[in-house]
Amino acid sequence: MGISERKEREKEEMRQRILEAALHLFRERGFEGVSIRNIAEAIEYSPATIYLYFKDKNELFYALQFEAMDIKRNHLLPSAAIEDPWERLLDFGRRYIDFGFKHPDLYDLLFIIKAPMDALENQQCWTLGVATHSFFVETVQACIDKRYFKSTDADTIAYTLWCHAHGLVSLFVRERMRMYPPEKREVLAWQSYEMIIKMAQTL
Amino acid sequence: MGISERKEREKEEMRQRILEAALHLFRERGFEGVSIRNIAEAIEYSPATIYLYFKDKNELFYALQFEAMDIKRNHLLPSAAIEDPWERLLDFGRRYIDFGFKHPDLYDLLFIIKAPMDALENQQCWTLGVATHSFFVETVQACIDKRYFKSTDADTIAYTLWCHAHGLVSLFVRERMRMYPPEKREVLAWQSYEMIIKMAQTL
Amino acid sequence: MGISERKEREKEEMRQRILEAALHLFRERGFEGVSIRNIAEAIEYSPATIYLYFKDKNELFYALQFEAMDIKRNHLLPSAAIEDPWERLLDFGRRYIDFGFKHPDLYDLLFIIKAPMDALENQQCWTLGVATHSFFVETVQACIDKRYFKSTDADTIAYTLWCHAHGLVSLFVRERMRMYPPEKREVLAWQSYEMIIKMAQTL
Amino acid sequence: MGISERKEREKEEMRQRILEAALHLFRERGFEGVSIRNIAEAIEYSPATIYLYFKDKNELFYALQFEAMDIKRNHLLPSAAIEDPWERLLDFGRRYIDFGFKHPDLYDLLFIIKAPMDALENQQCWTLGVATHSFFVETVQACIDKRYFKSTDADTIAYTLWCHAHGLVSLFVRERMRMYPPEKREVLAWQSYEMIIKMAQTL
DNA sequence: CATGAATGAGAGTTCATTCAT
DNA sequence: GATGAATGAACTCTCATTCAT
Repeated sequence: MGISERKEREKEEMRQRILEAALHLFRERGFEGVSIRNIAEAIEYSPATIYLYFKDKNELFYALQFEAMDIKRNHLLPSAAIEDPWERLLDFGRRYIDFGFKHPDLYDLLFIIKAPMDALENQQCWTLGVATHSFFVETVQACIDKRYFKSTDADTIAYTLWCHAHGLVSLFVRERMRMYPPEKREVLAWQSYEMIIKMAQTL
Repeated sequence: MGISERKEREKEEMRQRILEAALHLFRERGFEGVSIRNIAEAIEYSPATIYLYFKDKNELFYALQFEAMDIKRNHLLPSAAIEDPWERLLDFGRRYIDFGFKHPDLYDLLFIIKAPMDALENQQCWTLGVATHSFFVETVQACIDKRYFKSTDADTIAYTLWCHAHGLVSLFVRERMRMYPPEKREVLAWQSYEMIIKMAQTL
Repeated sequence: MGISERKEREKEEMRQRILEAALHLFRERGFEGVSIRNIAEAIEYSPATIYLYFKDKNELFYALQFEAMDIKRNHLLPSAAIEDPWERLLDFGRRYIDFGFKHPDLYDLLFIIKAPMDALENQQCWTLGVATHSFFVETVQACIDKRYFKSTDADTIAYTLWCHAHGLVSLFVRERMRMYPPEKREVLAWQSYEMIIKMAQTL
Repeated sequence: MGISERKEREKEEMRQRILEAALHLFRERGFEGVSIRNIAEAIEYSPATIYLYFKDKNELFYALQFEAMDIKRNHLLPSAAIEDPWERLLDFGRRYIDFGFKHPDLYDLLFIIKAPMDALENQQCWTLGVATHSFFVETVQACIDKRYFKSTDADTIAYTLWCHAHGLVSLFVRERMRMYPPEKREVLAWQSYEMIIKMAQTL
């Protein structure tokens, strides 16, 4: 029993090692720019070995996206426990942006990278994503119900906040904040978050 | 002298033909999907010819970025003529988003793509970009001066609006709006723009 | 002793299972289309297991050829019981062709495939083959003795009939009968067999 | 003019060099057994070069088949000039077999090799083939008309003779005449041809 | 006995790039 | 100025095979 357990563990560890290596590379060079060979080299295994753990490049990518989605979910999860919808919304946004700054690789993978998102195969991943999105919209709706917003269009409010947060993170992740000195960048981002929250309050 | 002038002119025309073809192609097939061969075929020249006008694929890429920047500038330019800063701001934002929807690949090229932006070679391009950004911030400042905003932090206001617009366009460009039905996507985007403007007004 | 006997028996059974699976597969997908992996999957063992029973793919191939030869022998065997040499000859030819139509891949394996027939390893197989051939020639000789043929050159008669039958089957097996409509092919083959028999009679 | 002509010639020569190398290899190792790399090595060029002359492996193969068909046609052509259908038939058969013995590679390629014969792409080739076949059947018909055969079934007669000749050549080409001493093989073949002709006469 | 894990070699194919002409 | 010919390097992926366990 101990043996098969250990083997299972080792197998899982190997999968993880591949995923990690792939993650770095995908982030650095984009989906098309990464080759199975690159990944194999990075972990010092032969290319063929990758295929023992993942059917093909796509499946590897999907697994990665799924993982990223999972990590993100866990990052945001604590928000769900907050009762007051407005506080929940604030915390959620903060955590979303924080996730982006702490895991630019993963954020990139989930929300920016251009890749075969034929979706079907990746259903699990996007099921999770859609669920999170729904949770977000529901929180906005709860805020509306409690009159935190004057507007009653939950969809548009949620989308607007998302646009801001996504823009904020992705300008950072894809290094389009050159005109701001490096040390100011994160500060500015959080100021902006506060600003949009204040703006939203008066909505 | 007339001869060398003509030659220069012809050379420039050829460069333009290449860039146009490249732009066209890569609008259709995405950046990674275009090869030097493709471009050569499109203009009915041999691949080798491309190299007479551009040192390598990177340089072509930089030139393309510059081109994109120029197109974008022209797309936004009319705003500059509007006297009232608030109206100018509104129009500018509208045009920025409109540019993103009309030229998703150029937008991608300018604001999303991860590529050897070793900058040096691309200075011209980013000079233009920084100029546009400054113009934007100045407009915000003008709005502040005319008390269109209560807040006086032009940088943060500008950045916040930019985040929203960029997030909005890039979610669209990189196809992260799957949870909304296709026909609703653009509508939602414009609603969101109106919303953030309204929000900003009360700032 | 009983134990080692049982082990031997089990080993032989496994060998058979592998051969059967290989035969089955390669009947379906042609010889080149089958990989050790395929075979292993079919018998639900690991690829490595195959190598416990066969040194390499070649040896498996040889065993398969032997198997095919055996099947063919059994297919033709009933002829041997026919007393009258002419009737025996007729039946033999009919069975030879029938074998080709019923087991095109085995026929291919035996009489068409180009493969490392370095022979040595495959002696057993060809011993069988030569025996069958001899039996055929002897039958022709018996027909000569009984004046079924005017010609007395048993070798040439046998070879001529074999050429016809082999050509007939192999044009079919290797799909060179395109100019005849599919449903006519087998009919034509049997008509041709009748014709050559009639021709031979007058020889 | 001289230059472009020379270039054309050189290009054609290169094509020929590739085809020749490929021919040998295909014959020795079968379609599946030959790789573009092999061919490239044989002519001491890089694999990519092959693709300048042939779209892919299939097209190379088709070109080869077409060539083979052409050579065969020329080999058989002189027969067409013979007026008397019976003499023409005899000569045609002799030439067919002779072609097989003289160009086993080509015969193999045309009538034995298993390969993607998706036909469509190879129309030209098989147009030629079918034409030759028709010519053969017509000659048989002419013999019937002139009472060289008692049977009036031109199709079956033609097919029967073809089976014999094809079997004869392909047993030789694919080395299935091991039971006959090497020096007897060709002799036996021609004896067999004479025999079937004699048989056919009495048909 | 059986296998999971691993791999070197090689498949077909495409690409950016060079260079003699 | 333009190009046809060529190529090295890279791509994804499969295969036969080995070996420690």
